[in-house]
Amino acid sequence: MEKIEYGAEFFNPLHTLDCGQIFRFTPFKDGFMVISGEKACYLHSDGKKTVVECDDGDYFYNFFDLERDYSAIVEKAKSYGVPLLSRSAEKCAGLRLLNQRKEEMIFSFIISQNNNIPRIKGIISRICAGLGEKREFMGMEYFAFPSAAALANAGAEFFKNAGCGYRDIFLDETAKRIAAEGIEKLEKLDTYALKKELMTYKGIGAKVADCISLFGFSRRDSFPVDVWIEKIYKEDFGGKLTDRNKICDYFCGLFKENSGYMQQYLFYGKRQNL
DNA sequence: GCCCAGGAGTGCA
DNA sequence: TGCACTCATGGG
Repeated sequence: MEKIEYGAEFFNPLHTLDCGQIFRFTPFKDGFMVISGEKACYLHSDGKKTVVECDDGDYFYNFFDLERDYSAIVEKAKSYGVPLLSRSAEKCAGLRLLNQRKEEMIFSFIISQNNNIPRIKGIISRICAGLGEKREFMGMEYFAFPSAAALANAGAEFFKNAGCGYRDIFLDETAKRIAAEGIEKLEKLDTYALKKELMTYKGIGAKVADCISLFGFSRRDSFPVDVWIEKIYKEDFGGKLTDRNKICDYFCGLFKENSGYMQQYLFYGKRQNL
């Protein structure tokens, strides 16, 4: 078992897990069990130090983005003079952007469309239990995220039964395509081209593509625009645009390479009523 | 019964 | 290109 310790000021488990970027975590002992792909870790904090316990320290060091200095990002957030953003960055300074698995993000965010977070978590959990390899960590059983091949062989009916609703065919088609083509060619694309290419998959539109780009491909110049961001745009930025694509362009132009971080502060802060 | 949820595909002008 | 309509499902 490996153990990583990090100052809690810029690594808060709850804020990092609860901000909508990840769907596979559960309360465990004094913290959380966090699952990514086929790997698991135990994440907990005493308010001074945050600790990651796992079998693959290198993986989770990168997963939790621990190489990056978040004090600079928090300061950047406060520099825009937007009250919501300043408050959120101040109170959620321990929110870190995760570097997650690409395929897992693709399927997870297809499920997320027109859906709510508790239900998304349930659906993903059932898909993993049905198709993922069974594993164990610290005495707890969990399931790996299924391979594209397993997802492709499951059939649309499986996704329907998992509670996906009308998204069943999107998942089935995307799984078959990824099982056949792989996703290697996506990795070479710049952020704009990546978004366009992701949108050629069934069930992936602009917002879902931006989430996959941000959380799965670590493209921090992405800024997903959903119903909450629309609300923030109107209420906290005094914006007049209604087209989501134009709202996205507005924020990307404002925040540039820090768009993704700012988006999470705004999204989480608004939802937490900060 | 209604409305909403980290929206996207389709058809038609 | 723009825009209305529709798409399962569960919770409030």
